[in-house]
Amino acid sequence: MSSSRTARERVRAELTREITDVARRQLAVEGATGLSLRAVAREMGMVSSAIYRYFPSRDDLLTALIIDGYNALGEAVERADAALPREDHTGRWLAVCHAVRDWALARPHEYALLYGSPVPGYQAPQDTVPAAVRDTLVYGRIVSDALRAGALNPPAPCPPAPPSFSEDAARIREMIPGAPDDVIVRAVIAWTGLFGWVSFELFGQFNNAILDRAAAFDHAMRCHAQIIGLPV
Amino acid sequence: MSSSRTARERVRAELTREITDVARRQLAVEGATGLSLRAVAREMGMVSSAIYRYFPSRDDLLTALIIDGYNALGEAVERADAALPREDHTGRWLAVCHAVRDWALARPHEYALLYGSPVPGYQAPQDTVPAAVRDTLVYGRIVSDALRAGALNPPAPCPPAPPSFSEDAARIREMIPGAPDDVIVRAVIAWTGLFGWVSFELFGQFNNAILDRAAAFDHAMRCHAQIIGLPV
DNA sequence: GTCCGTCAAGAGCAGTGCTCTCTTTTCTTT
DNA sequence: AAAGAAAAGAGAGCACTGCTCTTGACGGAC
Repeated sequence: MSSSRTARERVRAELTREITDVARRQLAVEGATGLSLRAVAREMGMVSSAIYRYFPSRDDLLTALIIDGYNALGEAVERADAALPREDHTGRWLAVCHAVRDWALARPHEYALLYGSPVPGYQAPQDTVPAAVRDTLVYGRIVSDALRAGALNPPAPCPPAPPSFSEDAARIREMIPGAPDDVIVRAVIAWTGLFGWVSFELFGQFNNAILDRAAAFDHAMRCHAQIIGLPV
Repeated sequence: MSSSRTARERVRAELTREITDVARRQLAVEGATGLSLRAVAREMGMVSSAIYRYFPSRDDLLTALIIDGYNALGEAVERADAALPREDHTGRWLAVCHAVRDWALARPHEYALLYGSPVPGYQAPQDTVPAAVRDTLVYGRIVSDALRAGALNPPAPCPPAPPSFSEDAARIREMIPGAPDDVIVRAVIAWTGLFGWVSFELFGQFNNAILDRAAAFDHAMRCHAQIIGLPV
């Protein structure tokens, strides 16, 4: 019967989840390079080689943690976005910004795993892509909604985009249908600006320079909203 | 005599430099976590314990590499800036942007060491600070020059900054004397935008999205110039 | 009841950062 | 120039890592 097979598979799934949980806790303390399969096994009362029944290599465990991380961040962003009325585009943008920052501050090592330097010798498999774009999709929807509602009034037009940009713009336009090049590039600038800011803050680049990080962040993201063309 | 002491100190300095050189080459290939003291020693025909006469720990070697990296990047930025007439503020900004990106693309692992996730368990000592701000000082001079020349015309005023921002703004104003809060926050936004963009590109966040990276980067940095208020 | 696939356990390999001791080299002082 | 002090190299060793291989036990399928 399949229920018996399911019995085994169930305990397997349970153990797999427990391994990632323990690994995530270790990740939070030691960071990615400090994540040790043997330590995970030790904490679970297993012998180290048993872990390899569940994850063929350390990199595979990392991949699982990365996918989980992207999903957790994406979910936080989705929740923050959904908590506001759809027509409050500026509020949604700011909520997304703070969701990203709060999530990153609460789990700096996990954020570093997603948006910091890639682990050398490791390259993310294609499975991570769907999870990785969840937050970006939310962002695209906000800009898209604002554009459709006519709420997008950039202060001054960008300099003209080079012709070679049109292909990339078309790819991004799938998320923001009907957006002119000007809106597209502003959207990308704000998005990279958000993560650039969070990374600077988390990775210590603001040390000795910006101390009231929360205030500066909020202000900067409001400015970004204005740059996109959202009402402020 | 002091020349004899210098003889020993000279060979010591030479060896120290050779160690960092070999380490930098390894860093370029394997990345920070793959940097191995034993491998460095092997390549130099030394025994591993001898390295510890020059660097008390792996972290100290990393610190030396970080300082060297900041200096190399700072020098590249300074050169790019100095190659243009002082009153060409927009050109200088674009030159700095491209210098940063070119430097990062040529040495991705070194860039990751400076601006990526910090090595866990390692915290940069205060010695790195002077080297770390060389590029920022160049940038501050450009904005400062533009401001003094009256060439800074932001398209629309930012939303008002919160009162708690004034302290941080004052700290940054030391680099850009006389700048109003509005200019300060725009300057920080552009700076984080530059590094956020380069990090996104280098760390794989633009995969499947932006393919003609050079064109998109140049365009985005021109937009940033306009956002700062520089003529485009 | 046998049989086969799954799993835990343990030993072992090659590698790591780092510390200790011992010897050799180099510089300084008498 | 000889003796003493300081610095540098060599090598063994500790505790740790990821990963592989073999061995033995358990459990569901025919």
